[in-house]
Amino acid sequence: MERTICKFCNLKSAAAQKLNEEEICVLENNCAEARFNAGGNIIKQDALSTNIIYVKSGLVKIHIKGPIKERIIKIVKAPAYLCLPSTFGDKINHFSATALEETIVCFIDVTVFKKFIYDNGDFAFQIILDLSKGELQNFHNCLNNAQKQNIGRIADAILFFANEIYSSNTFILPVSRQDLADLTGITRESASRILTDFHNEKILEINSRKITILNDKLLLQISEKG
Amino acid sequence: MERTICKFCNLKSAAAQKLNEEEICVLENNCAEARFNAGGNIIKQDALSTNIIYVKSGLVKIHIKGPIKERIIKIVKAPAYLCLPSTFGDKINHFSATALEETIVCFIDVTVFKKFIYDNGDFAFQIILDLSKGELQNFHNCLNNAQKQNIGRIADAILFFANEIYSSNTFILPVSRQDLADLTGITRESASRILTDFHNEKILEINSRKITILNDKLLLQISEKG
DNA sequence: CGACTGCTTGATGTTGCTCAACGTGCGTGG
DNA sequence: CCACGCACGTTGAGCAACATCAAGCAGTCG
Repeated sequence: MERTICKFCNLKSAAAQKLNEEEICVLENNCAEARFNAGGNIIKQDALSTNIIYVKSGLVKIHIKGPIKERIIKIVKAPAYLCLPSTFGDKINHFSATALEETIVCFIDVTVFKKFIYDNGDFAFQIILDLSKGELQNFHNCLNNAQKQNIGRIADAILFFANEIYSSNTFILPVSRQDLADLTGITRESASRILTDFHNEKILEINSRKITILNDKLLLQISEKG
Repeated sequence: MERTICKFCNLKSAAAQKLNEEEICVLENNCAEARFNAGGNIIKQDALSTNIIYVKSGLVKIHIKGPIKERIIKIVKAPAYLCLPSTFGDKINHFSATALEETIVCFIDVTVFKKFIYDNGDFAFQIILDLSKGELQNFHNCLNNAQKQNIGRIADAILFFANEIYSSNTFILPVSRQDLADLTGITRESASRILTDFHNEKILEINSRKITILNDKLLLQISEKG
């Protein structure tokens, strides 16, 4: 396992910041850093999960191969832990994770991680906070996807990228149309159609993957109305 | 706050079983038991959440009033903690909980609960396990609901009640058709239609809310095929 | 240059929602 | 006690939203 210098890492998670000097030292000895290019496969569904994964920088999609078709559960931006649930809930990964841009992750030994939870209450509580917030977000995702029609979901997704990921009204979409469809649970064709509709109605400016929001109020309205 | 006798409670959660004698004593002094009839409102969306809730016995539905219509997130069977995420992730309840049958719950003071997490690693780890498993289940719910068509979702729901809740091929549906629709994300009319279809095709025997599964293989097949 | 991938667009069929009507059981108030 | 409103359940008809199928286009790579 590659030796890293967690102690001086300035991209520590909220939880890791609660570790004391000795624990950080243990972490350093049980942690390996890896770099992925866009499209790189970080974890694979149905493989054994033996490590906790911490996304230090970059952008990752979490996706599941369902019985019918691929589904993107969510887009995760650094910093964040991946597959905590998978590791603790089950020994097998229930989903895949793929880098959408240049991404750096740390693989952390699960027994070490467990020991931190047992020994360091602050650390444990941060992890619980993290899981809790994640679950609340999942709830709302489910709600949105379940009740909105296609146009609202696409509007949602665009707003998500603009507000949560890039904090800008202009950005390069980090995913293909197919991915956008898998993320919103619609077909590639529908996604494409809705984007050109938005373009025609002067809500978006679209140049292949470059997107500029022209009418954010209307977009928000579409997202909310469903 | 009503004085209860947690020490001799034989319905303790996996986490609570990790508490030592002294902690149990603290728990007793910061915990109130309440009984709800079917239809009783345990927690209400948008109210302040000041307590952890532990479902000791009974059956509960977790539901959200969405922008468009009501949605049932999940059905929870005792024993289980409710709204851990709500309490830690935010101070306001993001959902309501309603009893579906006679249900007993314990309201536990959140600061006491937090203290257990800080002081008792075993306890914290059990809670993390719980949250993790919950999140995995949510993922699969999302998947199922997103990709299946109505008939598959209803089949799913029936199998869920038969396998997870009642462990029997014959049971009394604890929810109305409207609830069944809200649970699967379809309309009341569609739910009703599909049930009568199942009845006509001799997959189910239906007497108002009493359901008997006649052809479980076919039902499973419908559920899987979507 | 051909094969391939990602994207777009149009035509067609299906699913499931909406609306509307009607039956039933239950509780409330006159 | 009956009349009434109200929630729940069932059924049918029409329509809108989407998926599917099919074809074509641009860019890329071997």
